[in-house]
Amino acid sequence: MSPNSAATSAASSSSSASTRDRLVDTMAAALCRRGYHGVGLAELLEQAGAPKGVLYHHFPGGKAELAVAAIQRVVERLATSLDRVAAAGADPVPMLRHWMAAAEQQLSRSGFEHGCPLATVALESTAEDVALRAALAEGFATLRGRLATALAAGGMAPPRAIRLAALAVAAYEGALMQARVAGDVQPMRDAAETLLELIGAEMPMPPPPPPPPPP
Amino acid sequence: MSPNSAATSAASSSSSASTRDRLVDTMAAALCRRGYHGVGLAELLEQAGAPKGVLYHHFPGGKAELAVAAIQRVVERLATSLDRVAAAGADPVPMLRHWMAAAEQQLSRSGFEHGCPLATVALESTAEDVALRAALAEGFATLRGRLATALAAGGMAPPRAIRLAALAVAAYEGALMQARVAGDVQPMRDAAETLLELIGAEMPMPPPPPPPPPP
DNA sequence: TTGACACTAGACCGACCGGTCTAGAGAATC
DNA sequence: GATTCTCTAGACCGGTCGGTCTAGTGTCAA
Repeated sequence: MSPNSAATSAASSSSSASTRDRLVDTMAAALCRRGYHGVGLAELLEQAGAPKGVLYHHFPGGKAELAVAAIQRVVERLATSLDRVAAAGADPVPMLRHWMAAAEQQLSRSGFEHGCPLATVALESTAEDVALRAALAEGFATLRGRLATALAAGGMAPPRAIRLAALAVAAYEGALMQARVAGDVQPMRDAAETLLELIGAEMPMPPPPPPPPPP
Repeated sequence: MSPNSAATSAASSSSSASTRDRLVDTMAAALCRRGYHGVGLAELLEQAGAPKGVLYHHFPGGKAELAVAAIQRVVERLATSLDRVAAAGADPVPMLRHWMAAAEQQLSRSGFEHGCPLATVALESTAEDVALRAALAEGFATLRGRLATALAAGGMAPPRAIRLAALAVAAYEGALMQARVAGDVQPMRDAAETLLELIGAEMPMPPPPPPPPPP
């Protein structure tokens, strides 16, 4: 009945979906803050208000399977939100600026705890975590792809858009990480503004130059 | 007597320094591949060929203190190597290119296991890991500083050099991360080349345009 | 020779980890 | 009402974790 969500494994029952969803959301939030190894199942289940049996009922693969589902959900949401903005015909540079600024805000508001869940898990994963890495690689590729599409829609040549998108995602992740450990948004702001400036200079039709300075 | 290394806590004895050094080096290597939580002390000590007592003799703070020492050593080495290149008067863009290419090679040669130890630990750390985060933040700042100095030595205006250095370090870390989980150097290559191109375009005196293509 | 000291060595510990197992609640089907 | 199935519930488990503790070894100085 509900139109969105539940893109995972068909909509079976209705009451169970909520518990399952809660687990996925709780895991996603936990990954942002503590990473894969940093989250204990006990803590996670307590936050989700669920006993252990439930986890292994919905995710026979255990913690790893739940983490994959959480990553997929995060990517899905991000892609949807980027699509929506792009469909509204927004210029890519302000869109990028908004994205970076939102991440920066989330970071500082959370006391420099809330980072990107993809990045956190990515650096903890080893080559043996096949499913995890596949989900992450696909997630990053999706992100780069959406950004490249937006840049191309803004008039940039597609091959160039692809490479600039790769730079943008890389800079985003790296900058967020540095700001987090430093407990200071400056490293992120420096990197983000420089990036946006460089991309803006390459757009065929730059929008009315800079946004009005804050009061 | 030996000119370099041992910047840590004065050179006390000679025989012990080797065990201590071995521990630090082993930890540094392990952090590159498995991250902080991913390394078990048992595995680490076995690789270093040392029993447990040794660790807590040299590092009363345990695993965390050893990790801090490892991070400091990595940063120290990297800074020294950047300084050496800079002192030789090398142009900053080729220098950056070499740095990126070396990381890329190390990554692919290791079967996409060997990443940046700073990044790995950074994303696993929480706000409670004060010493760890301080060491990381200082490490990243050192890196950005050295890069900014190199860019400024190449003729770039210092404020601009600082911001471009922030972008470069961020892109480096983010790109390396994506390449690692993807098991493919392409995301890194795209980001790195685009970055270098953009920086090169800003240098006042671009060196004889591109290096000769490989045979 | 002896004592002090720095370092090595590894047995041992409690806590916590992810994961399994059995029992039961509730709705749907016959 | 009995049966079956999905989902909830949490006690329980072995393994591993980082960390502590005591004993021993070598090398100095006195």
